[in-house]
Amino acid sequence: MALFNRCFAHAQGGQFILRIEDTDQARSTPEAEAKIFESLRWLGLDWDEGPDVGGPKGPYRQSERADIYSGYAWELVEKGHAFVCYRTPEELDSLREARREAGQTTALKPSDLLLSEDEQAARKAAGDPFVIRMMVPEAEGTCAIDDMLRGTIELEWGMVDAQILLKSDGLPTYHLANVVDDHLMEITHVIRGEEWINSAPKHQLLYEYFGWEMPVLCHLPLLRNPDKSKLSKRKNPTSILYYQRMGFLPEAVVNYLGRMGWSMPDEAEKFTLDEMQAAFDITRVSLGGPVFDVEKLKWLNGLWIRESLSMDDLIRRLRDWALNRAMLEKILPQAQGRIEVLSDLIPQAAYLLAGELALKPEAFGESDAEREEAVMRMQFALWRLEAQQDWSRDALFAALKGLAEAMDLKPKALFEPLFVALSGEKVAYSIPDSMAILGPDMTRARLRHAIEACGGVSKKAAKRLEKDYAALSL
RNA sequence: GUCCCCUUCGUCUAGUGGCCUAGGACACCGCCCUUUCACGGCGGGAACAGGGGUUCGAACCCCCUAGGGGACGCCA
Repeated sequence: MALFNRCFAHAQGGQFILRIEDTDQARSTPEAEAKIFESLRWLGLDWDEGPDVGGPKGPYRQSERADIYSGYAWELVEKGHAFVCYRTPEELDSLREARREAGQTTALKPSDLLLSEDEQAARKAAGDPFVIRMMVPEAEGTCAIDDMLRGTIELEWGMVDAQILLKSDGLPTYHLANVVDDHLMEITHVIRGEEWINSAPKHQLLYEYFGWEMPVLCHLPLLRNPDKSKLSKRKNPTSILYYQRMGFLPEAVVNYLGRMGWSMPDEAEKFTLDEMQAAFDITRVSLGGPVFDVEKLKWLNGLWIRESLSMDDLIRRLRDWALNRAMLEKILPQAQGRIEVLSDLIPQAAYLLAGELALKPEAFGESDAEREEAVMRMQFALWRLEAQQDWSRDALFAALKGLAEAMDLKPKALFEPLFVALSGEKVAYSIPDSMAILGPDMTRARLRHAIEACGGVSKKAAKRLEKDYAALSL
């Protein structure tokens, strides 16, 4: 399943436990979780809570089981498989720098991090923050990892650093949480993205330290952008809900995703989830990273529309998508004061239901300098919006007004390019209202598209923009 | 930079030593159908990254090179 970067198979009774894991508090919000469940529901992937096998549930800090991880971390300290480290971030930087200059890897080993006994005691007495790190082999040699699809992979121990298991805030890192959770939930197969191959030795080591049975590992290729880099939201809409808003059928999306890195034994292009399940064989996964091709997705979606939907079905789909009373109730307050005849409505509001808009760079300004300025405003707005949880009209207005003030701009000046980005025209319904109707995924996608249409942001420019953005007092 | 993974048409893929003068799909081009467009039908161009082995025989096995990607965080 390419939706999430990891899923964990629980083989008992042929059932799967899909665990969506995020130990990082900043990102593990109820909203983010709700979005994932909404995506799953839309795709028609059923799930239930499953059996409680003792593993943790819910966001880590809220969980009454949150402290189990520190217990496991200290257990390793007692066994001599982990140690308490008082090193500061600054010290770590210079240690890495020193290793780099010496031509070594930047992987910090226990011996690099070791403080004198006096220093260790002094920092402890001072109540300095500390982390718990795992012990790792320092001698040369390799670690053999067995992968279901790739056979045995040999990784050098030299690349494996004394990984932090418990952060100074007391929360576990992914590495610890992953191993503990998998064990407690009796996970038998770990299926995750190939970006994890390099940390497999750490995980294997932890299983050994704890004396637990190691699950079977399987690393899948990563979905790519057209330029072959790892699929990113900057170059491709990655939110499932965007495809919903765009008017793709869930069957077609599931079908297409199923074709990424996998094929039916008879090479069928069109198939249902059930058909895929019946024929599924993980060894048919191909290892080259597939490029996500929206054109083919569209073709497949069209195929589903014309072959598998009756007229009644189509009407129902259209109604569920956007042609319904609820949508009219959102649009009409804007439209009523702006139309003279009823037929004005459709052309006026078309941008609220459209997919991708055809934009010309000239729409954002005559000169390069003007367009650059527009790109900056759109990029800042995009970043601000990516942090936005409350997607109501008023909250959006407040957020954008705050941004304009921080940028020392009149709201009107900030909104100017946004009108074009969202509607393709210089005039439209108000920006916050339009955004509220378009929804978060479509709004962000339109902004990204507009930035690209203006020539995009070079890597260098992005760095400068990021710095400027961080300097704003938001 | 170091380590790891990967490499069949532009893209998704079939292919697991002889069935391969490499098959299908998207996209593209042409023709047909058609009052237009789309759909549909027919046809076309288009690939085994390169070089060495192993073998009677290699897209498939081994080695080297190149290219792409990923990882090198108190993110996951």
